[in-house]
Amino acid sequence: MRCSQLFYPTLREVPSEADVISHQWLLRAGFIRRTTSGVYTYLPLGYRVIKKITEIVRQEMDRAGGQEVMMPIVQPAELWQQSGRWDVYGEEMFRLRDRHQRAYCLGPTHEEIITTLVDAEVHSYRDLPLLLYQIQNKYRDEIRPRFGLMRAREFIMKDLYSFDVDHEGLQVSYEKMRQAYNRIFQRLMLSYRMVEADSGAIGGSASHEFMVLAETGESEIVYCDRCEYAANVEKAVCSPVAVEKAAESRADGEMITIPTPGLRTIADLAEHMGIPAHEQVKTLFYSADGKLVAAVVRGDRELNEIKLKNALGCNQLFMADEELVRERCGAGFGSLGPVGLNVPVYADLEVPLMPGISCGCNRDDYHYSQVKYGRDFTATAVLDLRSAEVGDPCPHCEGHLLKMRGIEVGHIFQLGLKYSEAMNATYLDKDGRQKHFVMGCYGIGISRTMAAAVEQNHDQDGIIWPIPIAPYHAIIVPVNANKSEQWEAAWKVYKQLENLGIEVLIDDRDQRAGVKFKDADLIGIPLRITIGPRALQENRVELKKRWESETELVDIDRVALKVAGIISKANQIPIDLDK
RNA sequence: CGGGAUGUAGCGCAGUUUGGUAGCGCGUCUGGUUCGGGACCAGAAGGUCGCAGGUUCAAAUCCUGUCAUCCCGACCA
Repeated sequence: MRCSQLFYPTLREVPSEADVISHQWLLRAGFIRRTTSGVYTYLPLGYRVIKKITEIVRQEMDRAGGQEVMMPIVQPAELWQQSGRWDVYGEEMFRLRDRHQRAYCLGPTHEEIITTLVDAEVHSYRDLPLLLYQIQNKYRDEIRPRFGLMRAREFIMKDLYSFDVDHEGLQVSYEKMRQAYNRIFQRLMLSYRMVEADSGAIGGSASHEFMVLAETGESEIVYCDRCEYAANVEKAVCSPVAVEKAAESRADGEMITIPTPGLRTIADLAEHMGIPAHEQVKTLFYSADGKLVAAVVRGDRELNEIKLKNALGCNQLFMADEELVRERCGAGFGSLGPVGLNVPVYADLEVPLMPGISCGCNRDDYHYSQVKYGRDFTATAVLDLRSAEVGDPCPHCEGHLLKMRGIEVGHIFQLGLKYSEAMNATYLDKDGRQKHFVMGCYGIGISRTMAAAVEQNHDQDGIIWPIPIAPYHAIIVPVNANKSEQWEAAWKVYKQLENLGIEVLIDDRDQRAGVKFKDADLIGIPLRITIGPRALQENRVELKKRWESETELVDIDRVALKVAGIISKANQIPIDLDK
């Protein structure tokens, strides 16, 4: 492809709409343009990357036994009413009506459609397992779309659904997908980590997320410094850590009341009363489906709302209104504690291990000290409620946890019977009995993966595409295309590369060399072949890898084969990646 | 949805306080000189100042409404 013919409007300045790295570079390099908030057009370069990612995903889904289908974006309300999600999904669903006032939505996901389809067409255990997938646009009306492609309202997703006869079958399908996902992210040449995840609203038991590692990631993950354990912070299991014995004066004896005028926060009490945060507790009030509950964690810990929500089994969980709390408990935020409360109390595992607790009195400006769990108060339940922190013991070995950030690009779930029961989707087993399908679902955000790849692979000059997903493998830059010997040499190499099946650009624009180099760096083409006058006299050209700073002089007749070698090595399909 | 901000040429911005013929840089077009990391000279095109009302002799500027976009938060695939 000649650069003069290629539609890639690059920008010299960062558009004001973007402030995350991937968004800025994708806009500047002419890969995408915004159409409206959270909705993007893919320009030729951007769409080529999308197609590269899509093709790798497709190959691995097929290899794992998946069959590709294409389901509708427009979905009737009835199906969602059947599954019960029409009302649960809420504002995030794009809804519309047709001319007859019938209700529809734009598909945010496809469990309802696929389950209905499979129920109608699959009747026997002989037809199972069945793995069906598609790659298409999804629609979610995010409260706040942001970060360009990272959190869009219209985005491209691969979603596969597995149907099995029983739970053992599901394990097999799940394992196939886990392996396929590992192969995919390795083939994409992204640095990633598979982590244990919360299965969230979709429900079901086991769940793993695939995180592309990047400082700018929205998700926080913990991993063990000794073993393979890694988990989303939302999910990470926290072993209780006992506090070393508290100061003598606060550990023993009866509970006492101390005046604490104006002291409202853990930090206030630590500073003015000399009570360290780990000898205090935080008592947080939540409204869980309208019911007031209290959650108690050690003063130096963070409450994990996801764990609390899962423990309560509620749909809606948010911080309670202060006025309501005052009415029920007799004090405002900052003076509350678990002693003598008339609301259910959920305590973290660490709370009973504390030798002496300081907490609010449920009376403004007073706190208790020397409180003991079991003597002065008890909880409705004691469970793991806090968020994991650096240095926590690993739940699986003697190691300790570390943290890093990642971008969630894939998520696999074991759904079990959730949808097959809701939609009453059944098959006949060997004994002629009707049974519900056991399902799994497996997603990869294709467009988000493109953004994540940029987030992970860029420098101050632009994008550095991993070879397997680069829009073009190589770019040929004649330093001065008006000099016929340079142009002829460039064209010769161009043709050689094309004949080897390399996707190659040739910068035939009437621009100065600096402009061509800047643009080549900006759009992130992995290999650049520069045809310059000095080297050309010795029948040599320069080969530069985008991810390295030095250039290499290569014989002009050898450069095509050399480039082909680098590319085929990067595109090698892994034989065995069972990780 | 709460809080904050911004809409002026393709992109980045100034001008708004104090109303008086719409500006700068980059990009684009023409001609010329250049040609190894975003060249230079000369000329040119391009904006009903987000939209709708209002005040005024006069509105980018003041007032009211509205739409859009972005950031923080809450929410969440």
